[in-house]
Formats: sequence, structure tokens, C-alpha cells
Amino acid sequence: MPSPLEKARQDPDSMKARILASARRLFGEYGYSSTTTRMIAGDVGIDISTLYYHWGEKLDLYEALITDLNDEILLKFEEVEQRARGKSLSERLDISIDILTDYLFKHPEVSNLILFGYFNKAGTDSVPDIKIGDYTSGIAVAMDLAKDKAHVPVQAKARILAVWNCVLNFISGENFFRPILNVDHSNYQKVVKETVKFMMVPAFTK
Amino acid sequence: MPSPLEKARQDPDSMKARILASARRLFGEYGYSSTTTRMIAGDVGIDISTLYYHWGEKLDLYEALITDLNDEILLKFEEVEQRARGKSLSERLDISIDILTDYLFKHPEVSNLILFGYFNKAGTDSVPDIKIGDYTSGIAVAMDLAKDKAHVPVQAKARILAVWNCVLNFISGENFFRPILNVDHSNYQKVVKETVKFMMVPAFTK
DNA sequence: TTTTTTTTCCATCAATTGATGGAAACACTT
DNA sequence: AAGTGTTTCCATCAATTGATGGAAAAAAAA
Repeated sequence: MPSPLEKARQDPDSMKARILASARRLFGEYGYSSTTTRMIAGDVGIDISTLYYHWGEKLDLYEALITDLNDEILLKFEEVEQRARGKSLSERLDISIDILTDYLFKHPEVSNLILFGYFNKAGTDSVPDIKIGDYTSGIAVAMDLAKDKAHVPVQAKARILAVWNCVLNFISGENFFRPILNVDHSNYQKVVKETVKFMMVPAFTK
Repeated sequence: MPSPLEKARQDPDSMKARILASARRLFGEYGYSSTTTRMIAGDVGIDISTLYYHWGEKLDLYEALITDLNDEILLKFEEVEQRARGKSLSERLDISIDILTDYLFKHPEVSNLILFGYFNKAGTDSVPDIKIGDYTSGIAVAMDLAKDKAHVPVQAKARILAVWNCVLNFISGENFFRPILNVDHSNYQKVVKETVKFMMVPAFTK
């Protein structure tokens, strides 16, 4: 039998799925504590108790959302690995940056949710972490910085994290940075990609 | 006559200053909406109404805090400019990274407060922004990427922002990244510095 | 149609939040 | 000591929050 989360994913028109989608957008926009269950219910167009009927308490909904997001990101990273496999290093870098920045620009709430997670005290929460560690090692192998996931040098991991964080901040902070750079949205995307590629090449080709 | 903020800064033992210090730490740790005025008052060891007597509403306190922080960061950037002036490029890079990362590691709430600011909807808030744009141009001139602050190429600004953001995230997300890199705090600082320097050199020497 | 199950909403609760009025305590001047 | 102004705290308020019980409505089964 399918889990509640799987059920919600299977039928995107189901109430559970609609609530999850709104929750994801709003939690991503305002953070956990600034997003009220009433805001989410209002966004879906339902009463607050309907939300509680489907998802139980607020934290459960948030956990489901993070789990969902984790799987989605993992899938994206697998796509990167697959499409980069066999290509030259410079092509691998290009492909991975293109896929990831396009994905994050298309779903800006993802960057926010990940960044919000950084502030959580470790262990204090029962909320599942975004599994950045796994992704990082995967990318390291895909970029040929390590032979297998278990033996990635700390420097390689740190450089991947640096680039990854850089992308996240550029996307979450677009409203902040775009006036500084004085470009429109489409040019902003271009500048971000250029900048990231520019910094990534020497980091992974030496 | 000194402004309230100046007064608080002049005498760090004054009640206003003590409240400001606690507020800075707590807002930096939990964000604006998750930090209650009762938490701050409790941290100082006073009644909540004493806090209101000195600072008025919560948002005023937060604004004062950000203004204070802005001045402090500006001072740090001026220190960087001053101590980097006349040195060779590689020395300038070393000095600026050392000063900034040491400062941020010593005051981890600063990174958090800046990052929290990224999420604010532009214009929605009356809270004064952290003036990253000014700092960025200043650094660009100090690094000799531009002749004057008014004519900094967009690529140069973007690269400075990238490095700056990278540092912020490494510091705010230490609890998150340190287990991934599997190092202790002191080695973490070392790795962060190394990584940032490693990525900065090619970004500013080409 | 009738019965049963599932879903939705209204009303409400207790706890927490930002905020204030007013009394008490304190400090300072005369 | 008496008077004056400042600072602190207690008690309380209205609004918001997460959460629930139970009635009504809708859907499914009989």
C-alpha cells in the first residue's frame, strides 16, 4: 500500500497533494515559523481543519515536504551524474551547472528551503535533513575527483560545497543581488551561470 | 546630542546596550519572527516591559540592530581596504580573506543576520538593508578590479558576491557542513579559508 | 433510496505573542 | 528628609497561533 506521501505524489490533484504544494511554496517563501497553517489553508482555499484532517500537525507536514524535496533533489543529482557520464571534464562541469541552476531558478523555493535548513540547530529538530552530504560525494565521483563515494578528499568536498552554496545564495537572494548587479532577471541568470562556471573550472581542473 | 543607538554603543553596560547585545545574538540565532521579546528580556534577565521602555516595538529594536551591524561591517571593510592598500594582489587577497573570515567566525550571528536579510521581500520591509552593494564596490576597488566605485564591471561584482556568499554560508552552516567534512572546529576554519582562497585567486588574477 | 464512510467546515480552546498602564523601586537633587 | 524624575516590574489586554470536537455536507456503498 502506498504511503501518504506517495499517494499525494501520484495524484497531484488530490487534496493532500494540493496542500503539500502550497505548503512547499509558502514555507519556502516565509520559513517554518513565519508560515501559519492558516496561510497554507487560505492558499489552497480550504478551511484550516481540512488541512489538519489530511496532514496532522504542522511539523508533520513540514517533514513530509522535506522528505519529498530530498527525493526530488536526489533525482536531479542522479540526472546530472547520468548525463555527465563519459563526457570530458569541461563538458561535465557545463552540464552539471546548467542542470542544477536551471532547476533551482525554476523552483526558487528549493534554495530557500535548503538555506533555511542550515540554520536549524543540529539534533534539536526531528526534521529530516536535506542530505547534502550524499549529493556532494556523488558529484565528486561524477566529476572524477574521487574513485568512490567513500573516499572523497575533504578539499574536494569543500570545493563542491562552496560552489553549491554559491548557487543557492545567488538564487535565494536574487531580489537582493539583482539591483546591485543592475541586470534583469534573464541576464541575472546568465551572469550567475557564467560566474559559477568561471569559479568552478579552476577548482576542479587542477 | 547622541542618538539612542550611539548612546548604547558608548556605554556597553547600559541597559540599552545589554538589550541590543542579547537581541543581536538571539535574532541572529533564531531569525526575526522566531525570536520573541520575552526571549530577549529573559536573556538579559529583565522584565519584558523594561525592554519596551528602552526600545519601543520589536521592529525598532531590530532596525537599530541592523543599522549597528551595517556600521560595524562597513568599518571592517574599511580596515580591509586600509591594510590591503599598496600590497601585491596575492597579499591583498590573503589579507582580506583572513580579516573577513576571522571576523565572521568570531561573530557567527553576523552571517546569520545577513543571510536572513536575503529572504526579506525587497521593499516590503522598512528594515534597513545590509548595504552589501557598497561593500562590494569598495572591495572591487581595493582588489584593483576597477578604478573607482562607480565603474565596477558586473562580472567583477558578481565574483565578489560569489566569494562573499560562499564565506557566509560556510559560517552559518557550520553545524551542517562540519559533519560532512568530518573535521573539528579549528580545522573547519582552516578548510574554509583554504577553499575560499583557492577559489578567489583565479577569480581575481585573470 | 437508504446506509455508511469520507471529507469539509464552523465554533471554539488554550497557549503564546507583541504591547501597555500603573504601581513600586530606585536614583538624584535640593 | 523631602521632592522629583527615572527605571523596573506586575498585571493585563487583544490578536494570533496551533490544534480539536462535532455537526454538516459530499461521496461511496448497500
